[in-house]
Amino acid sequence: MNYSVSEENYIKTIFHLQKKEGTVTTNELAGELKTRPASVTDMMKKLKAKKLLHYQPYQGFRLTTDGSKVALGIIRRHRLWEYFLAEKLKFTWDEVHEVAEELEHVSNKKLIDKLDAYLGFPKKDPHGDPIPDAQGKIESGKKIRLPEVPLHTSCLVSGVTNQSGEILELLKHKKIRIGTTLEVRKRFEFDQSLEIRTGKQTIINISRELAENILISYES
Amino acid sequence: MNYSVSEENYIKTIFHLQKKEGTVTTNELAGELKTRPASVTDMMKKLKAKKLLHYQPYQGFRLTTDGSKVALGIIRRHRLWEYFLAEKLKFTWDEVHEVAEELEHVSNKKLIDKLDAYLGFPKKDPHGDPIPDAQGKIESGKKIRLPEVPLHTSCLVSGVTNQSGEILELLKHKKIRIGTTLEVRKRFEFDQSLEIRTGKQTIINISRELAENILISYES
DNA sequence: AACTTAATTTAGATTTGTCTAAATTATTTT
DNA sequence: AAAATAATTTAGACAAATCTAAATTAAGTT
Ligand SMILES: [Mn+2]
Ligand SMILES: [Mn+2]
Ligand SMILES: [Mn+2]
Ligand SMILES: [Mn+2]
Repeated sequence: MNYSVSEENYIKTIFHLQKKEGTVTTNELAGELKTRPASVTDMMKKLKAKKLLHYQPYQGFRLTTDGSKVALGIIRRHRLWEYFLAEKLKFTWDEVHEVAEELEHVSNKKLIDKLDAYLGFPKKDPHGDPIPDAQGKIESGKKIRLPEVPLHTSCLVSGVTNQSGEILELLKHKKIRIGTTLEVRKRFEFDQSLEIRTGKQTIINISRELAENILISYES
Repeated sequence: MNYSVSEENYIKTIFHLQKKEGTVTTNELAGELKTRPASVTDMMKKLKAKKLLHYQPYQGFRLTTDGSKVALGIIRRHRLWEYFLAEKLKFTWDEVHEVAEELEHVSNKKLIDKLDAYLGFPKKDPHGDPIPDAQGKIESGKKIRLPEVPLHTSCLVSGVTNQSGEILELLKHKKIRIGTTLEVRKRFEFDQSLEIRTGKQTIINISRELAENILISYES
């Protein structure tokens, strides 16, 4: 019922990785967590023994229903703390993740539920990712990536898929953040770069690499 | 420069224990931390190697100047979180300690200094204990215990020496908290119990055991 | 001062999480 | 399908933090 910091970091990372591919591999996870494949295999045996993981040697792995529930609890804590840090302590967008990475492991249910209430039950973290509620329910999302957005259609930045310091720095420089309204004006076939309008009349260029990491919703 | 949760719990506990006695013994520390004396000895060697502790076998131990600095950092984090939990999240007096016991180990300087600012640089935690500032400076206190207070003199409850659930429950029942104004009306020689006035005209009795754990200042 | 008891330390073991190097299995290329 | 390469697992080791049981040192008592 209570998991170590290590176990929690593995569980949460598997949850995120399996979203994209359905199943997660040893090397993928080792890369993400900056450990060695052998360490991953060791931990996978442990998580399987605790019935949090489906795993047969050489077959990759994914979380069981129980494992996903645990993951959603960790993600709820992480994102609530991120919201707190940004909203109340005035951390910037790109600083919150690192701190939340530690705070997420303080797992006192009453603490988290009271924090949630204090923050006014926020629906999204500062990166635009949905915050699971106390029951572990999470908003579906149905976001698309910027390259898929049709031309000349106003749309809303609702997240980024990659949250490295590098991309956040670039977005900050281009003044793009969650909630920014965009319109794609031109798509260049040569390099798949985009010309977009932000705000009233600012015209900027965005590389294919960057565009693929910007998530869009039409909610407004 | 960075210490494990275990090391931090040892360091903090030594700091509190050495305040009373000057020097701390193996069994004392084992009792307080709910570990075995052998484990204490192991850790003392480690802390000595890190120059946080004065320690010669069989001679007891106390923190070095460096060790005390580390302790004050932990205590600062602990008490700021206690203040946050009580003030912002509406935890009660007796619930905050347990949660702060975990939060104190998230040691990100920027987080703590921003939290401090957000809370308005509080001087005291919800138990009346002083909060060290960012430089590790802590208020001297110069508190006395209730039995030493002269008769018929209005004074102020500023803390408790024992913070067990039991004493907090008792104080809550007697409606005594930090900031309560008291006056000792009678002292009974037979059992050293006290008759005191709280607030305008409430007269209650307090046992010797309880009185010895109530700290008083005259600041108001 | 010798004996007894209490406190402390040491020796050796265990659990958790990690690693390197070697062995095994799966996948891709020829 | 064999050979080469890549991915994964196993074997064995290590550091951190803990424990039990035994040995040692200190303190208290006759
Ligand atoms: Mn994050
Ligand atoms: Mn984490
Ligand atoms: Mn603690
Ligand atoms: Mn306190």
